[in-house]
Amino acid sequence: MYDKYLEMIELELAILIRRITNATNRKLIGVIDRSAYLLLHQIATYGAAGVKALASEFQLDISTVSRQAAALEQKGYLYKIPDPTDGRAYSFQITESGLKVLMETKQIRMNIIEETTKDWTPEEREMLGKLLRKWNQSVIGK
Amino acid sequence: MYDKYLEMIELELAILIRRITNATNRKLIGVIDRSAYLLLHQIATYGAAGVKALASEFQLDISTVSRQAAALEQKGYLYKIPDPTDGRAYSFQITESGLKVLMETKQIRMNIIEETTKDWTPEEREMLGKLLRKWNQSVIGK
DNA sequence: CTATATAATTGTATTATACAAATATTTTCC
DNA sequence: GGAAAATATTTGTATAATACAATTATATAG
Repeated sequence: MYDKYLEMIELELAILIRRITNATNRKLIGVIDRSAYLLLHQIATYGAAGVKALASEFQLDISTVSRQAAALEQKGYLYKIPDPTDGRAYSFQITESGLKVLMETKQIRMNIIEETTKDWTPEEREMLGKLLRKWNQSVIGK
Repeated sequence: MYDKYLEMIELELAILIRRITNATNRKLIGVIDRSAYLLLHQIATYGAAGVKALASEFQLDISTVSRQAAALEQKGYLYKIPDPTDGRAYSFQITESGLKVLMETKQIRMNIIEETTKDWTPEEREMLGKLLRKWNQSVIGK
């Protein structure tokens, strides 16, 4: 299957990724960086989890997530809950303060998206949202 | 303007970025990494350019691009052309070998996209390509 | 109960990045 | 025309996110 839109998706994804990673890698949006945002978002959405599960979800090394979670715990955005059935294991839950910065950050991000798409029709925004979701679901398991 | 699709775009973009950066940051696709791919792509598409212009295009620090370009020169994918009108300035042009690895890498990326969207209709691929392009154009100048 | 497996943390190295300093050259302007 | 300022690039240094390896503490298997 050749399809000129494959080529378009390839190029535009590359550009999108470059721009967004440049805008969010080093710099903070709100008071937290991208990895912190995703960690808080994951826990806020799916509940408390241990570093192993989080690392698996994010496809990061456990040690990486361990440090990220420890940093967020240090800042008071997460707290550690010992697993009652396994003395080695902990899960991280989000705090009130963590939820607050997550919401603030989400709002800032949504404002950026609103600004970027301010000349779009509602249908275009809807299509982009749905196609990105479909893309992410199509990728699952890869 | 509140729009539930803003929220959907926000979340799905975050997931997309996390997945793609994890898949391309550290690891190579083909024989070059993401930053090398973008640099070669830029030069192949728009012609020879100096580090200042490239850094501006990528919104990276000049020193960062200088090192990236030097690394690609070292590997034989780029070569340096002194600016005849300015003894301080150089531009980088892509070599045959650079073009070859760029094409190979692009093909690998397109194969991944083809695989990811194998159950999509042609119209969905077209819409995603066009909306990503529109997004990237909407972002210009931000 | 000992050996092995596992959850998490900590040590170490690498890499992409930014900012600052250095170098070489060009432009400005008196 | 020459000194001062500006500019293009490279190189030095620091930081942060990451992976892999080693360690620690606990659990499970045989």
